[in-house]
Amino acid sequence: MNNYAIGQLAHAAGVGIDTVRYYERSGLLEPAQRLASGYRRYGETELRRLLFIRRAQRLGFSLAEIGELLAISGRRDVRAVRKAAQARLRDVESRIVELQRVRDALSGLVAACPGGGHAEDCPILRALNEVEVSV
Amino acid sequence: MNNYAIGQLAHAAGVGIDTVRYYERSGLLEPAQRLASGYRRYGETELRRLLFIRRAQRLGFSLAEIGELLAISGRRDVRAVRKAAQARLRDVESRIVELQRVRDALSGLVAACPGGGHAEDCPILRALNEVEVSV
DNA sequence: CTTGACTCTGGACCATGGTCCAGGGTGCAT
DNA sequence: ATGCACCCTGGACCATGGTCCAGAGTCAAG
Repeated sequence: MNNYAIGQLAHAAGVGIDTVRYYERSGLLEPAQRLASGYRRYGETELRRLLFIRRAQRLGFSLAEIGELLAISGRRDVRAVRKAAQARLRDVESRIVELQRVRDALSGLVAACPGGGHAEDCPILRALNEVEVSV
Repeated sequence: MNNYAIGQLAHAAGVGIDTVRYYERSGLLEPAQRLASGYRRYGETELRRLLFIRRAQRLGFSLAEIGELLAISGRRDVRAVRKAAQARLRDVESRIVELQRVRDALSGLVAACPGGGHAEDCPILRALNEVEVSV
């Protein structure tokens, strides 16, 4: 049942051993068991939880948020989970909009830049020095 | 010409005094002048530069990246500026794509979530617990 | 029963981007 | 000329998310 030593668990999830211990310190992942020697033993449940943590991180959740998510999901509170996901979604969407503005500003500048000649003719330099670079 | 004491500059840009000094330590923003007393004095140029730093930061550039941009633009090397802007552009574009993937994953989950009922019916919880959430 | 790989703990260290503090010195208005 | 707000420096401290280390103990194969 508890098949994994910490190194095996870490390997299976593609993280470092210290990262696993760090998550434990952070209250996110307890070993299923401890041997008399103090060695940690983990099972499939813990592996799934670890993978969950990594996935949620890739979605942009902080470890603190992930802790909350895990607590919520432990309570099996579907509404709270949905609300958390919606908040994340709003966040991601506004970051996308911001970055799109940057991209448009940058690509406009690059397109207009002659790529040589006088600094005065370079719209990128001008944009950096005038306040108007609207991003 | 050099109208701003550090507190006034900070206020004008909406940042803390310590932040201004931190940028100076980081090599991003030198005062235009120092009084005999050691007091920093800034002018419009520095205010513009500070505002630029903040804008670039909001766009997701690190202070190190901002420093590079400023250095390049200070050399008035049009080609290098253009190259840097192109690199930033590629960077921004790939960040957008990444975030769009995250957004799609999240919005799919939120849309499919009933918002109540059993945890087993909540796709968000399922996605986080099964391996399939592809981001 | 030895050897080599693994694991334990506690704590230090890293980068990033600040934020705060002590113990002074300064600038300016009254 | 005095009071008060402001500024100086150097260094400590914060959160985040790890990463590494020493010195000791353990596990398992041969």
